[in-house]
Amino acid sequence: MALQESGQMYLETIHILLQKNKKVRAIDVGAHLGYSKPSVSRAVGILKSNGYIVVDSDGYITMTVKGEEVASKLYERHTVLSCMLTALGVSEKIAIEDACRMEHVISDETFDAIKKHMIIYTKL
Amino acid sequence: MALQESGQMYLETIHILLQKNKKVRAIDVGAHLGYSKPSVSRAVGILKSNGYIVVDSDGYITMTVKGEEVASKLYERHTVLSCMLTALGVSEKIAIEDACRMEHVISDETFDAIKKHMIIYTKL
DNA sequence: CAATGCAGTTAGCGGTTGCTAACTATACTA
DNA sequence: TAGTATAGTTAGCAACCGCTAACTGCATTG
Repeated sequence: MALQESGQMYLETIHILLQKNKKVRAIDVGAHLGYSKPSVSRAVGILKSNGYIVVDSDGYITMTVKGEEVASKLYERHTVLSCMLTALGVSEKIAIEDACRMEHVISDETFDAIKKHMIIYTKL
Repeated sequence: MALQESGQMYLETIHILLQKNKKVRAIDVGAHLGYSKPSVSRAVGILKSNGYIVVDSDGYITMTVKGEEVASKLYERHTVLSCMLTALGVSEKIAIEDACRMEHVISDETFDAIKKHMIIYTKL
């Protein structure tokens, strides 16, 4: 029932696209991730049937509260992690790529520790 | 041709077991990872046919140079990452679990940056 | 109005990686 | 020697997640 890593990526992408585009359809998600239409179609179906998103009759996607909770948590992880990596001297491109993979595999405990450290660090 | 994440885990486990047990067979790898015999059997076959390990007629596993290069690199990542996490205040159990997943997804650039930071940090 | 294009779906393939069931082969043991 | 335990393999299942091919349905356009 919990989302797989791929489902998390789709959800986070929808979150990002909703923030800057307002209107988001499956095709936009696919374009952003570089995936084919059928791959997105299936993933969107799963996110919908698990109550993370709502798709209206015109194909426009919106987040449920449950979806938004997961997506914003992931996005925060992404932000903090890429910020940490660039602070350590990693190039922005690589920092974003690595943060993208790390955000799905670390525990809450680890993320909280990193976040706390970054808050202290950036206050200096 | 490059190892999947699962293959990396098997290889790293063999490396760890070789260090403390000398003699390592597939069954030991399975016991350490909590995997069934057939799962290990296939994985060992793949590692063998890709030239990462050698399996003698008694089933004992040794590393090739190629295998040792990959395994020791992974193990170094594991060590440095879990060290970093415990330094940030993460409990040892969680630090090890998370390091185990992180080690497979970060780039060389990111690892080098973390390692450099840890060297400086631990010198203070 | 017919043709074209765009979004989405369905069907099915292929690779990865876990599993169980059931087998072989070897070795210890009663 | 017959029985049992151990290690490994083979066959095949299931879930995940990418893909292409081919379809539907709708809208725009010549």
